[in-house]
Amino acid sequence: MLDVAKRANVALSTVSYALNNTRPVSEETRQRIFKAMEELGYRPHAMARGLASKRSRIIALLFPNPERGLGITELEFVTNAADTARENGYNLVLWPSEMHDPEELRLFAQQGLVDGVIVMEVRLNDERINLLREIDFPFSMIGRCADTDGLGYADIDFKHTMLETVNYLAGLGHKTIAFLNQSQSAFDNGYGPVVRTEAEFKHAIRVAGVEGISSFCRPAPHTGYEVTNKLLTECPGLTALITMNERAVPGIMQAIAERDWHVPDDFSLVVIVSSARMAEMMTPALTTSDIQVAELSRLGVELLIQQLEAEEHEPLHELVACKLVVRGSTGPCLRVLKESSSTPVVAGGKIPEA
Amino acid sequence: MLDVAKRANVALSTVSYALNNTRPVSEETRQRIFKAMEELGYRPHAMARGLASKRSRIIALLFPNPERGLGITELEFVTNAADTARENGYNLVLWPSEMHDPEELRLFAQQGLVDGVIVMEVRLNDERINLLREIDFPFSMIGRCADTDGLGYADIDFKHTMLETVNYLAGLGHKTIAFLNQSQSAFDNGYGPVVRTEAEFKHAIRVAGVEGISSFCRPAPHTGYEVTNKLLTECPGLTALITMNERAVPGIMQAIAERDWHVPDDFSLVVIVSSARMAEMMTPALTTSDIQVAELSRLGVELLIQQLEAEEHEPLHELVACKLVVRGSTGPCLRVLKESSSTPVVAGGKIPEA
DNA sequence: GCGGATAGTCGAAGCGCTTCGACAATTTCA
DNA sequence: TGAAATTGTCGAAGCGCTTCGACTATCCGC
Repeated sequence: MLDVAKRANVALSTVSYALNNTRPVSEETRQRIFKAMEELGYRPHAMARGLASKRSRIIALLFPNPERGLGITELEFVTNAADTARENGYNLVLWPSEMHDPEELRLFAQQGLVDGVIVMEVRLNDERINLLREIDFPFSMIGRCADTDGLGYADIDFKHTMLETVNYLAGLGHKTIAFLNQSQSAFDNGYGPVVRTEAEFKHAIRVAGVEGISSFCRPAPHTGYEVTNKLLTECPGLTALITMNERAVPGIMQAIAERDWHVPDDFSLVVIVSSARMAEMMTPALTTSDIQVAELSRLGVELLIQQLEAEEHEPLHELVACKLVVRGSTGPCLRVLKESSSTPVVAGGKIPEA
Repeated sequence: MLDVAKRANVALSTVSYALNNTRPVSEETRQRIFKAMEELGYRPHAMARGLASKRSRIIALLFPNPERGLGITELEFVTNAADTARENGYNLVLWPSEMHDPEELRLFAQQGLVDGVIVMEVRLNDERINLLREIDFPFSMIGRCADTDGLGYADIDFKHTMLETVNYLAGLGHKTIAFLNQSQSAFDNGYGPVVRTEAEFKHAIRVAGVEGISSFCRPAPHTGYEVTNKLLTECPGLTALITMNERAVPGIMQAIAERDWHVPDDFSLVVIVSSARMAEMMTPALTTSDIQVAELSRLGVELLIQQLEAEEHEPLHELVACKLVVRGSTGPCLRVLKESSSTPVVAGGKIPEA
């Protein structure tokens, strides 16, 4: 840097000012400086910069443990976060699951390596959040805790997602709809998506004026199979099922197939908080409500950076609804229509009084 | 740090020595120093350390673009890499796809932020590798380029993976086996897995003494469907198919189902370089040869760190075979056995001469 | 009992930047 | 027309560590 300064006939500090726009530099001088940098192949040293300015321009992503995790499993999420960070001149480091122990987290936060952290898979009462608040360390959340007062977060709009899905099915003529959530234990642990979808499902069926039944289910094909069978037995009028449990889907499909029902003519299935990747794995391709992974990760990063750069920050939050993509696993239930004494089918799936 | 030194009645430098074990410190003094650190809640500052020591203890993962990517799509890979890095006292930063442009890469490498980089999705002739070699920047690879001389890498053992799979199918009695690879363009671009599996398939069928046919296929259900139909038409004796193309699988299954064939009794399918997650999405659960994601990422990180820490490094490399997990999509082909005039089935699937 | 290792410690000089206060030169406004 | 504000630049003081050379005290072998 000194070499650059000499070559451009300016002081060391002027080079710094030109580089960071932190004090006015005449256009002429600036040109000379950049020319010198170019010629010398000069690259500012990130660590030195960080040490002097007390801002590393590194942010951390506090990562869910994929075994324990229930939510976003898409690699895309991480890639996108890194991209967004870079667009804003930041680097993204990954803080793995072991660091979710509050003491470890405190240790790393106080090392001064990162300017802020993005917390994923936030629970309603999350000790990591409590800690970060306590030591006043900048952070944003993907998901959100119960008390979001003064906090920045990006989360899925579960209300809208659920309403759209239930309304869509009701519009096809389904009168009884089941919701197959994730596990009971996730609910008990206050895992946001599980708690919120459970509530929003109940709300949505009320709004849509249909019957609804919901059930928890551990994330595995065989539990999906069992729970679906249980629901189908308990609730013979069931013609459509919504699930947020991707791993249970093969079991759900199997339970339906074993009744010699055909999807979508005899039974409709929609997977919410899912992805196109998942949808295309099944035949027929599933109607899904896709999590907007790119949007969420982008927002999570931007919210944090906003906080870091603004003086007085009004911490923002954003809700992003999943996007319903209709594919081959949903439609009017022909089976019920047939069973109810071959009355002609009318648009919208409504059956005229006999 | 000065406070710590004062409180422990030693010089600043002694604290540093105690902290890094870089010069001998008497046990007694060490105790005093650590006690003082504890009491003052002292945390060494990562940036200052990095600046002074010229080692940031940060490594970068040069990330594939998930849209363009053909290989590892598991989030687990990244998590594991971050875990391994942390276990060795390193932080892992993500360098997104935009940085794969060699000029960008050079820029970032020379910023001094990271000590080394792990390159994923390496092509046989990869300009990123060429650049890193040229500027003599430490790196390791997941996958490998053509000329691996003096380079550290961790890659899938395609030879073993393919041999094991083909032998397994041959052992079940299959006489004609198809291999459905990824796309032709990936092959033309010199993407390692595609090139290597193509060669190893040919080698493996020769070793196993069976007939083999292979075909490229773009990664989508409908192309899987088309290519499978083509193979089935061209090659009527086909009873088993190996694929490395996960996204084509639903199409493959559909083509089989449309012939009223049942998996595995009429046709066997195995997906190589895949995962349990994928396998469980289908009914029946697929026999897969699972990519050892955790192992690969661990090795990639360790290989790099070894290079960074050792003086004279004999760059190591490791090949990790995929692990064959037999599930419900493979078995002896009963259809062929029946068709060839009800001769009794003998163990191993061999049909005695009539 | 003496030369030479070795253990244990100290002070000071950086690492490559940012930033503060100062100052000259120029512009602005009453 | 002069005081005040603004623009553009400089020198120097750190940021919080590591590391080098030097120094003292102890220990070994012969």
